Amino acid sequence: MVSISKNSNNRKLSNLSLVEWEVAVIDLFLNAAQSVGLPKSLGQIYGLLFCRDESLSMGEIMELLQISKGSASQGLRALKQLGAVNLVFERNDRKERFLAEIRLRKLVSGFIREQGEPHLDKGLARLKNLGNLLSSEEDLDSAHRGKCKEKILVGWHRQMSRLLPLVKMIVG
Amino acid sequence: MVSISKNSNNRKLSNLSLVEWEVAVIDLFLNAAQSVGLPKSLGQIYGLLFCRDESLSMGEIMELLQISKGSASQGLRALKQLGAVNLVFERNDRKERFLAEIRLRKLVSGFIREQGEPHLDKGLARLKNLGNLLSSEEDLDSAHRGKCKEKILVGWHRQMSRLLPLVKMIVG
DNA sequence: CAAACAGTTCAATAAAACTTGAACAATCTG
DNA sequence: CAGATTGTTCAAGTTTTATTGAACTGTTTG
Repeated sequence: MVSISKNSNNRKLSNLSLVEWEVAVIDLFLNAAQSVGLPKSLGQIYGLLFCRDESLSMGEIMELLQISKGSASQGLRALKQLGAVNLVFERNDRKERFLAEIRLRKLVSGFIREQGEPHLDKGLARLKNLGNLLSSEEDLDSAHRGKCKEKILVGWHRQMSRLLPLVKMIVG
Repeated sequence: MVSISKNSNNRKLSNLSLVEWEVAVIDLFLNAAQSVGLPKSLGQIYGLLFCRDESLSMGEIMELLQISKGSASQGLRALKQLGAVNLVFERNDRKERFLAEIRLRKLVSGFIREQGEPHLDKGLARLKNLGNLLSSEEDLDSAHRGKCKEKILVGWHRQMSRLLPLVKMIVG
């Protein structure tokens, strides 16, 4: 049952529609998300929260963006992991509400932590595996060539590993 | 007609198969390509060239990786645009041959040029559009909120624009 | 406790991205 | 010039990825 009295905390049951510029901002974030390899819905949700000064619940997000429960739930989870949203709890309200984290430093470091570092770790694992393969390579020429290439890859890996913390500093 | 005599320039018609460590390196690049949002085949092709000291033709690449003509052609074109391969021409041979560019600086700056900068440009265009929308927003509160958000976005855009050249420097 | 509510999960579906291969254009070769 | 060679293009097919919505768990409330 949807009752007025239930709308407890006097929240303006307000902006359940988007204005033109908000649509543009949401679309901007949708595209930005895709640019960096994140799902569209994640960008949309963040974009919506970015537009608003008041926190939104999952239900409001679904309504405003016309997306499914599943997308909203998963998108919000990913945004939490990235540290791109902050949770707001209100007394007498079971729902969790969300606010966009707008400090670029936080956004970038979350992205690096969740996307950059795992890839670097995976790369390191693969390099170790490569080392094993090379130590059991029979053909001496091939083994030598392989070791040269391995050195290059290790060097690249080191440079990339150093780059990420630097990016955090620069943006922060 | 495939003739031996046609194999003009005495090239060892050699390594038309992959050794174990090469497979591992190719797979490593396949994954790396996906990590940064590039097609798999592009990573495979680069990985193969990275392994080899001698240049390869498109035909050899297709044969070694078991990929189609279309993939090879498109992948090589993308690699050229990224500056990730160097072309080698040999006299008495119509085919173009390819060598991997292994200077990280070149690879990174090509990637930034082809992937990073276009996205920033697109973002700037969208920001301009947002500015227009805001100047015709009727609701004063909404307009004010929009302008605050716009300022934030413009700041982010500036920071990101400054970051890319810095990354080039750091890696170079 | 029954009903309403908040939120998660996941199999099925839809959408996006990649790959293929046949048709094509251009160049070389005898 | 006819046929072989090299490479491009793009519509159709395949694979991958994202989204949906129904079923589920756990709370709260009257």
